[in-house]
Formats: sequence, structure tokens, C-alpha cells
Amino acid sequence: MEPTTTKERILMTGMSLFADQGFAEISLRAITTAAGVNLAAVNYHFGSKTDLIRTIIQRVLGPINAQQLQLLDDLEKTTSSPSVVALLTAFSTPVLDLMTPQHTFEQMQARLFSRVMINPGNDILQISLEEVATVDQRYLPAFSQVLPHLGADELQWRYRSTIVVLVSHWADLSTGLYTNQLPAMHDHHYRAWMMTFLEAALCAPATEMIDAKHMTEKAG
Amino acid sequence: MEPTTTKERILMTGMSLFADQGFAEISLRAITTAAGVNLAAVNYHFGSKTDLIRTIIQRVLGPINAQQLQLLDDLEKTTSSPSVVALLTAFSTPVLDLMTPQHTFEQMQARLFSRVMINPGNDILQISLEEVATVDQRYLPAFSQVLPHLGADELQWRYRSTIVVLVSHWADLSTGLYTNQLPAMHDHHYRAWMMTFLEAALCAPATEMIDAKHMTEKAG
DNA sequence: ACTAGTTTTAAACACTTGTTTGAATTGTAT
DNA sequence: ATACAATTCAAACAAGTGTTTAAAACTAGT
Repeated sequence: MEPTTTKERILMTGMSLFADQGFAEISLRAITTAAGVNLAAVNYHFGSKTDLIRTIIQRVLGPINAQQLQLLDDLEKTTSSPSVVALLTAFSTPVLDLMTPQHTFEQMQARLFSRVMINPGNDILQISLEEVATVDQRYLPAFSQVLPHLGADELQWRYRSTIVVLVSHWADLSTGLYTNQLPAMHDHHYRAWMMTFLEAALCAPATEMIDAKHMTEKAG
Repeated sequence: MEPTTTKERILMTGMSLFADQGFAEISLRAITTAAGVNLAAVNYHFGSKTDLIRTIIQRVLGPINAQQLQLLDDLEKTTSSPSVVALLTAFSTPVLDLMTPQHTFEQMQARLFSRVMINPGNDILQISLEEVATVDQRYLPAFSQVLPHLGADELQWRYRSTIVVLVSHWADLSTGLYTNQLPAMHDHHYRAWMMTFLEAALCAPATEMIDAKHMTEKAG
């Protein structure tokens, strides 16, 4: 958090505090005090708290999304039907790369990414939805092509769950949740575990749907 | 939300609002106004906002945890080495049962459960950790026994990810996230999809760990 | 050195937050 | 009916919220 311009200091400090505590929990005074700038600077440079959050989200999600799209483009240039692992790798690499050891800035972005994806406040929701729309539009058809045995609905469900698994563990790093139970975060362990877990889950055979009437009473 | 005692009205209204909006986002005035009771009643009956939240969390998580433990007991009485699916079913059934169609009260509890498990505020964290500790202590060894090919760390990671997948989709119901893209929530679809997804993921072969030095540079 | 534009600052704004108070009200025994 | 406890209520509390204001400080361009 080296000193730069006032605007940049607010951006960086806000990013860090929002990532750790949440958007609703962090006040503008908490940010400006930590950044060593005047309170009014936020409204001067960004307009409002929501606009500051929007800028921060765009700054974190923008590069990740761009990389995801770029890797998919590269992949589709080399082969017309990539493997599930290749697709999953292209999608997850930009996210997983944020979790590099001893790079606290990237880790901080990962925590914020997780917060935005998993539990945005109601006012933040629209911002994050717009931000990831393009990625979804590109990757969902790509996954659909390599997982043709899945119905569109179940595929979408698995895609969503993949994202949730992908980002959820960054959230733990901020809250310290389970970190007393889990071993120290060695990025390549988690990265490999995640790929194993998600590949198996994505490639699982399609769910055979039993008629609804048999399901209302839980069978045995 | 039928009228009962003041204490119960606060409990029910708070549960609903917290589930939909989050603990930090909902004020005591929002709760008391919606419940039609006096503001001071919260502090009179519960002591503080945090204590109200604690009571609500215990009321929602308590029965779920109790059922999870009961089902595991039942399972272990019938067989000494249950299948992964049986174990996963015992663990997830109490959670998935909350998502019954047309039962908005159960759905509301599901949303709150998701909020507590995925993104509790820092002050809420301790409460929820204590609440689920017993379940973890019983289920982790059980999964370890039926998945002996997994190391303790990877198993714990998969267990955590299972929980995340399990509860994350209830959160979507509150925020409306992706609901314009996903089909209407038919509980037995999601339930079946979830089981397929998680069984494949849990049963995946153990991750072969490559030496860390080969991973620092992303391979190709 | 002077001006014009940009940025920073302290102070106040109007409002919301969780909590407390003390009187009014209700309920319940005797 | 009386006395006593439990509950409800309007009001105020101190502290914190995002935002605005207008003066001050700074940074060019001439």
C-alpha cells in the first residue's frame, strides 16, 4: 500500500478493507482514516460510496474476466473440441492465480472476488452481474459442447456450482473460517485438489430424473 | 407470520429479514416495524442485537444439526461401513429438506442457513462455528472411513466444498442471483443434481501431488 | 507574480444506528 | 380489589453513517 495519489490510496485501501470485512461493514471513515486521506476525498473523486465500490469491483473483476476470455479464445484456436479439463483450466486459472503465496495483494483481490461472487449486498448484485455476464455467455456454450450428455439446466447448475467452489475458499482466508482446522494454505495443493474435485463433478453422468411424484416422499 | 407473543414475532421477523438481507444490513428498527412491536422490545427480550442473532442462528441450525447427527447414528447402527452416497444423503437430507416447494418458512430457514455458513459477519463467525462443531466432529471421521484413499487434508477440503455447494444455492434464492437465467426451482431437480455432482466429486481419486517447485510456474 | 483550476481540508449537515430510561400499561396472583 | 411483577411504550441518548459546503492549499499557465 505504498503512497501514490489520493484517489489510488482510497482505491487500494477500500479494496483491502472491503475484501476483509464486507461492503456494508466498512464505513468511508474507516477507509479514509486507514488511507490517511480526508473523508470528503471519497465523494470528490468517486461521487458516492456505491460508485467507489463499483470502481473497485470493476478493477478486480475486469482483468480476471479478460484473462478468462483470452484463454478461451486461445483454446478454441488450437482445437475445435477441447477437453473438460482444458476448459476448466482456462476458466479457473485466472482465479486460482490470485492465490499466489506471499503475494498479499493478489490474495486480497481473491478475497474481494469471492465476496462479490458469493454474497454481494443487494445493491452490489447488479454491478457484479453485469461484470461477469460476458464470461458466462462465452463459457456456458463451451462447456455445453464438451458435456453434451447434460441437459441445459443441469449444465448451468454445475457451472454455477463450479464457480461457487472456485471462489468460496478465498473467502475463508479473510474470515479465518476453518483455518484453525485446515492446514496452512499451500496454493498448489488447493489448486490441484480443486481441479480433481471439479473435473469429477463436471464430468459426472447426467442425473436420471425420476418422476416428481416419487420424490415428494423421501425414499427410504 | 401469524401473531403470537412479542418475543416470537421478533424472532420470526428477524429470521426472515436477516435471511433475505444479511445481519449487518438489517436494523432493529426494520425488524420491530415489520413485526409491529416496540423498538425497545428487542433489548428487553434478548439483550442486544448480537444476542438476537445468536438465538436465531441456534434456532435454525439446532434442528438441522440434530437431524444430521441422528441420521448418522441410524446409519452407523445398520452398517459398519456405509456407502459414500448413504453418508452424503444423511448429511445433506436435513439441509435439502428445507427446500420444499410452497413452504416459504423452510425456504427462509434455508436462506439463513446459507448466510450463516458462507458469509457470516466477523462477529457472527464464532457463533456459527460453535454451532456446527459437533456435526463436523462426527461426519469428518465417517467420511474418512469410507474414503480411505484420501489424505486427511484433502478429505477435509472436499468436506468443506461439499458444504459450500450444499448451501450456496439457497443463497441465490434470496438475492435472486441468476434466477432469471436458471429455471424455476424444482426442489427434486436440484436435490438430484446436487447428489450426482457431490458424489462424483467426493469419490474422485486422490490428487497426485506434484512437487511444489514444478507448480510455481504454471505449466503451459 | 498573478490568475485559474484542481485538490485538500475541517466542519457541519441530516439521518440512522443500537441502547437506555422511566413512566404507563398489562397480567397475575392473593 | 389490591399489590406486585412482567411487559410495553414514547422518548431520548450517544455514537456513527454518507454527503455537502465553503474556505484553504496547492498546482499549473502566463
